[in-house]
Amino acid sequence: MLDLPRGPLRLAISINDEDREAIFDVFSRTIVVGRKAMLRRQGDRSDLVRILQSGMALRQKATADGSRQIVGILVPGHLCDVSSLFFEEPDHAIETVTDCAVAVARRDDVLDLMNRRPGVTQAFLARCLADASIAREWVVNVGRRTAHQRLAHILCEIFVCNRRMDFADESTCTLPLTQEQLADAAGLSIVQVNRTLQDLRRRHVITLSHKVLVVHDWQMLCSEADFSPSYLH
Amino acid sequence: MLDLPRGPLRLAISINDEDREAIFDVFSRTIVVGRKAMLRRQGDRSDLVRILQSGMALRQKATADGSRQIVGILVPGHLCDVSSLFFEEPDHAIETVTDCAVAVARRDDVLDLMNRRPGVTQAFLARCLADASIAREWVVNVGRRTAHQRLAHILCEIFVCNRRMDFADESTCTLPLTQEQLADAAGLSIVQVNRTLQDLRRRHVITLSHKVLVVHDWQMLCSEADFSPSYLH
DNA sequence: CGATCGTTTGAGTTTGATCAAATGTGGTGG
DNA sequence: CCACCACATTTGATCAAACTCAAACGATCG
Repeated sequence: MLDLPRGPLRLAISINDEDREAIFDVFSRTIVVGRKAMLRRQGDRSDLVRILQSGMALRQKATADGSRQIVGILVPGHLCDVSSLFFEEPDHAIETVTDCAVAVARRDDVLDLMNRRPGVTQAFLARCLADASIAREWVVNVGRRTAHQRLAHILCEIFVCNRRMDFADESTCTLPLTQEQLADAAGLSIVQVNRTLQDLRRRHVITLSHKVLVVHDWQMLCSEADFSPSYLH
Repeated sequence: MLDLPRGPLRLAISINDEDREAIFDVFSRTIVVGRKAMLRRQGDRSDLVRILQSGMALRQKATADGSRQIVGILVPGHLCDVSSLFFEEPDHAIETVTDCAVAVARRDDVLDLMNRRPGVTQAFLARCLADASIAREWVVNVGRRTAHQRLAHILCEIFVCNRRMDFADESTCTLPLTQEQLADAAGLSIVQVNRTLQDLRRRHVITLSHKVLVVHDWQMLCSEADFSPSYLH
């Protein structure tokens, strides 16, 4: 981990300028974490609150039999640890996919900030509601959709998130996940993911190689996925 | 729907007495809704915020092919519509299972309350974080667990929720869900649910009939389910 | 006493997981 | 540049789990 000079803070919530400045002041330190690093372990107590500034990270939970389920994708601007404000033990782990820059604050400083500025608390609440909404859509995805739909849906979500952060042009974005990670996000086996992706490529809906996703037919991908972006808020 | 005389408000969040009183004042009206009624439709705009007071309700989402996935269970004290404070269209529907009493407030009154009392906003945030945590556990449940584990896990969650509301004695609680609803919660077919329940009964782990769940072997049920209640917060 | 809703059962099919092995890909150091 | 290694992707074969369909049974209620 390295300290970074501070740039403009990325923040995936809508908020007025004063509150934004106040958040900037509290999240004054930015650190850099390498790829495939555990940003947070399941059950590890910590009094830090963090905001992802660059790179990609995954929320994940382990099961008793040793497998894991990815329960969310973090892109720049997302809050990592609001739950540590109220709960002792985080219910899930966060693992970086790529190198990540992370803005950090102490819990007590954030609580103090929230008491001074109700707008900040409301913004956190709005972001948390969006996260809950996304998690519920993920339940639908793994619970009631076919392998094709699940993967297409995950690709749609990642693509839209990248678009919103200006990390994607008309039809291309980076997708740094391995097929194993896609499998753990979709509740499928690696083999299934591999075959499904091949099928999507064969039908010229997407291409995906070397961590680059190209969407050739966005309409097709969306309808295949049963995707509508409103749940992302 | 009928109006009810107001009793003590049920609230599944920890909060100081003053804030609690303030919430009581805003959620002054209580209505009664019949069973199998749509408390809220997916996409239906509304400026109401509601708190379930008695009965059981389900958060659910419909898929393109007409099936549905239940994404959460509401028990007395749970907030139904915090998201309507910030987002126009609810991302999921809420359907009652039994007759329900619901405390109701207008959105603007709640926003006003939150501006007057930061503690209320924080309590809502804490509750929302718990909801998100539960939703993520549900992703794991449908994504990475077997039919047996999924059902056992859902039974565990409902039982613990009932225990916390004092609606369960040592080993018994009401479980008003049909097998079809259990199937839609577990991401399984009705037939699968039926056979799995039979197996749980045959092995004397539980009995479940006439909407009454008896847990004969809580340890067994928990270990079978890979259940640990910390995610409920 | 039908009618409705929920549960149970059986048979056949599909889906997805597992295992094992081959192939491709990118970096590293000699 | 090449050899090598670690990692990721691809492929085939086999098997278990879960789904679908169809039908019958049972409870509950007006």
